[in-house]
Amino acid sequence: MYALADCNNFFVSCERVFRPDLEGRPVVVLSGNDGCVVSRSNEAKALGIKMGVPLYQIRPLVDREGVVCFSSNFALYGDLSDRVMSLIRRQTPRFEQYSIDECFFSIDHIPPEQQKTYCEQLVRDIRKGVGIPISIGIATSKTLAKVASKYAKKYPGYRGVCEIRTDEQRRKALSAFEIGDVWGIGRKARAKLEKAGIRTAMDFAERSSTFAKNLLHKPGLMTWQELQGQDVIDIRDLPMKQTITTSRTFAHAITERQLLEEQIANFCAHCARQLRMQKSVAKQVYVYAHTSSFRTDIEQHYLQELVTLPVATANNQELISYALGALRRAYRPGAQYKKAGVVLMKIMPEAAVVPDMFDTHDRARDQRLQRALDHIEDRHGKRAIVLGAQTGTEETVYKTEHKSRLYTTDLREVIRVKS
DNA sequence: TCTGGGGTCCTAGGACCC
DNA sequence: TCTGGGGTCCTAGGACCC
Repeated sequence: MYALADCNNFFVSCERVFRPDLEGRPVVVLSGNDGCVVSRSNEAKALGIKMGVPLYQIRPLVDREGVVCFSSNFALYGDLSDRVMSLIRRQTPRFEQYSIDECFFSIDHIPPEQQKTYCEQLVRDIRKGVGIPISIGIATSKTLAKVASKYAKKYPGYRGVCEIRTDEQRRKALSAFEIGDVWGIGRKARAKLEKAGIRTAMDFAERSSTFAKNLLHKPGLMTWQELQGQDVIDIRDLPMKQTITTSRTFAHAITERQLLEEQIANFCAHCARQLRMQKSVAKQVYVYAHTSSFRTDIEQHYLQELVTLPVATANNQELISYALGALRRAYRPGAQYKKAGVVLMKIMPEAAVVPDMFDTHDRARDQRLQRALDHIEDRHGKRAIVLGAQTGTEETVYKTEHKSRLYTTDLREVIRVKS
């Protein structure tokens, strides 16, 4: 049996850990630049606030109902996620983190008749120990476990845990479950299925496997099998990320090349830091920037440039110099760049680097310098030391008006919270 | 005026090989 | 006029996830 633990309204719940006065009130967390709603409390959902809606579109409702808004605070969410995950991880022989707020874990070491009570205790422990409410779904496949967790979340009577164990339970659960809410069925697949007269997960499960395969190909067939209770989807905990991205939408469009260069340098440094943290190197750097796709009154422009390095590296100076070279080649004067990003690709373990016979770099020296820079940043905080190319400050290009404090990751705040 | 960010997997089609 | 067949590898784009 699989268990799926899912944190309820995760980002909002994180904010509430340090603001218990917000229990029972409508709360939302916003995306970058305070643009869209990305997490909602149950009260906010009850007001009809939809996932992903731009804040400006619901401004009157927010003001009238006193909805509390937070800018996203990923340092906080990441830290609380680690606490939840480590509490679960230590209880189970098999554990796979799926996202910042979800994990699958095995409960086969618990006798079947005790599995539900066991998970109920886990829900209470995490609420008490970390302050985050979670829901757990139990079933023989990951997709069914996801279905079960949705029921656990929706109906308080389950006390946070729902299991799909018998075929009768499976049929009942799937019959009341909209097809578009099934894990793996997105917008396109949903439209196709509805056209074929399928409305619920059970409607889909009752069709043949050939039907699923023909209409939705391999991923659709796997979802179909999972709905029968077969365990076919493998969530691999990849040892390394295959691509690393940093991208931002700016509060106001950037036209000045210098400003854009500073941002690209920062994105690149951020990616490279993650690259080094997983002890890997990248052979390709992809740089892009584009105008706002929502603007119909200006000419759209999409800048993109892919650079392949002679030798894979994780060195900031080197990666940034290639990224800026790419940007300079593709930059168009006068374009109003609203969003930009850097992607590191062709990632491999640092031990697998193939040296270039004609390489003139003193790589050992570069690496010592990079280590020293990382060390300074670890000790003295983010941006304590940066390259000259990274001089741009975040305040000038982003908007975060509602950011909560770094309750758990900034030492001064930790002391403040504890006192 | 204002509209997020970071990933993975699959597939079709092209290039290339014999 | 009529122009093979089978394989691999790579890439771009689509779909999906949270």
